[in-house]
Amino acid sequence: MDPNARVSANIKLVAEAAGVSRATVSRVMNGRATVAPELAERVLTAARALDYAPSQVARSLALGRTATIALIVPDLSNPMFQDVLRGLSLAAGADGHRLLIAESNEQVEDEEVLALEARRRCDGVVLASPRLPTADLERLVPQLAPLVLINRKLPGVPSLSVDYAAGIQDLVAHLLSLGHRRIVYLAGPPPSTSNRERLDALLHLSEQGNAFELIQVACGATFENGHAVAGAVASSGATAAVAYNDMVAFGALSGLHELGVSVPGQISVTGFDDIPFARFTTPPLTSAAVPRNTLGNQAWRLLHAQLTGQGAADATDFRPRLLVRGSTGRTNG
Amino acid sequence: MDPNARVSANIKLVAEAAGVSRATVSRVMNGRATVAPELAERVLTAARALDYAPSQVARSLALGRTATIALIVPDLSNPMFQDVLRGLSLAAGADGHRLLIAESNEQVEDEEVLALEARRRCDGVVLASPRLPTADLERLVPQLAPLVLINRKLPGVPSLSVDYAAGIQDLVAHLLSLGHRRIVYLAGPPPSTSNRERLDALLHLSEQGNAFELIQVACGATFENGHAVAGAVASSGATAAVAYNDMVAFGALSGLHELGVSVPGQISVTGFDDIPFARFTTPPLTSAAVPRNTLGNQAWRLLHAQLTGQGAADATDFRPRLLVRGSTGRTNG
DNA sequence: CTGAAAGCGCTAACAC
DNA sequence: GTGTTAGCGCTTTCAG
Repeated sequence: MDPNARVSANIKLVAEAAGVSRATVSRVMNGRATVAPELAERVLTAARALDYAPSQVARSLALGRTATIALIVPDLSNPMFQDVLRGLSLAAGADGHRLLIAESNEQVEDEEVLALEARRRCDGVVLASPRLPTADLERLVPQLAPLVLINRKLPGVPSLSVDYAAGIQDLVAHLLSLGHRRIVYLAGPPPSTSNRERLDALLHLSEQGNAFELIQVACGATFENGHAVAGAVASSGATAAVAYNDMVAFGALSGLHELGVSVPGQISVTGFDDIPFARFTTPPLTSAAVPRNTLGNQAWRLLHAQLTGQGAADATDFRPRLLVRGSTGRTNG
Repeated sequence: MDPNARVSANIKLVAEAAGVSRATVSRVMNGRATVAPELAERVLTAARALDYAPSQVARSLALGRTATIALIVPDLSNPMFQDVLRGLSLAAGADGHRLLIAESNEQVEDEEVLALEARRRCDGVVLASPRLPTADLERLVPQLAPLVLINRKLPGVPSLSVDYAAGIQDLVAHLLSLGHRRIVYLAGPPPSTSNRERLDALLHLSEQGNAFELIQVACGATFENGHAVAGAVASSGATAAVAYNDMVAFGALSGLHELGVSVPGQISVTGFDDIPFARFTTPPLTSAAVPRNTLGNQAWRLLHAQLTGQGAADATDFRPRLLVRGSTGRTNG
């Protein structure tokens, strides 16, 4: 009993068993029609008997392609990336491609290595919300290509982005239509680009139109962060709160509830992202829905196009969809 | 401008540029100390100049291992699998292994092909809650090994399972201690094994101890399902409801709230799974926490052991942890 | 229609 | 220490 007995049969073994050449086995296994039925039958029988299945690694080396792509995300516990992953997985899978996944766990310094490492074992990469500085990212492009970016734009690289500014604009327009003129922003993590974009949009809107006064409260990205600033929100004098994201909004909702502040009676609250739970809170949360599955799906389209030699390096923006629910109402202020 | 210009340099090119043999380049790239500093320097310089990085595919073929493992799940949108994925990804990543992921999208007939396909490009497989019939699964074991099963047991295969019965037992014990003697079960999807296990545990407990009366209400697995049966729950005469899972419990909570039934004042409600939101509902949900990250983490330990030749085919059961929160209280009935 | 042989890029004995 | 050489398992011209 040799412990090193073949893990699995290889093409040579099958060829010998079937009394044909390896080339013929290869042809049969790949469904080439140019093999005599009798031979094909013999090969298939031998393959079955030996539990033979071609090594995809050897195949990849010979063909120069792996039929595998990689997705690099900062954080797998973030619903945004979970849905991108799912959309990408389904779309690529439907086209016969496998998916390699790497999580940087928000460690910027690991992102580059992970991406390069992954790229070397597959045919292309999708980089979701990379935290890498632009200079580093640009330097990496040639080594990562074919590449698709999500929530990041770079000249010459196909990308898919969420137009956060447009989402904020819709939320603010909604609040203004309800009579709100004093709005407090529960800010996300300062280093985050998406916080930057939301804040810039708010600043722009308030300065430009002079239609409302903007108050900022440093907050964060979690339920706890939102919960912690409920007091500040209540005493801010604002009649509406725009939260960095849904989680923060939930925390605020919960905190306000505990303080006896009624939503939307005394203050309206909006989230951002429309995570699965937004529909189920009391009151249900008004939010801006990011088309997460679509992002994954389209990322595959863009990557697939490059893999088949139809590169089109355009940048697409997805406008979030405003979802008005029970957490916003007319101000009585 | 040859469009087929080398995608990236290979070892031969670097060897020539550095004026050494390919073996030396290989040694340097793998950090073997047995190379003269001067040569190593030349190699590294050449590699840098050519943007050289070893092909992992060729390396895998030569070494006979890929440093990659695969995870097969039925549904990536299920929090259970998301967390298993995350735990596995982090643990395997920390040990320098990549993760290939495949989703069967609940199509039993695809599971086998996906698993086999994945296995051929990596060193081992984790199969999470496979829906495959046992006979098929047993047949596949030799071809998938090294293999780890999650929520499924098979002789000779290392596996990790959640002891749902124990979780139910803890929840019931908790309710009994609060004085509840009439409990309604909001049943999950009938074909689901995990519903079967929970129901069996409940039946066993109620028949065995005679400590409480069990009422069954057909429900489902979603928020909407739970919401829809709130009326039936309220009129059942039960003082406590055990929901199939947290989502159903949330729906019930919401429906009861709308009906003006106070929780836990008039009726106590328990969930199962402790999904991230369970802490954040009003009232927070009493539930049984499934150690999802641990499952992923331990799956890697088990797989890693096999990869390094220390196979131990034991089956571990994880007892869910009872989390008492605000949705359960002493009965006034 | 089938087989022989070269090669994908890398590693690992084995000599020098 | 370093180079030579023979694979790893598969695909693919190119003859026949």
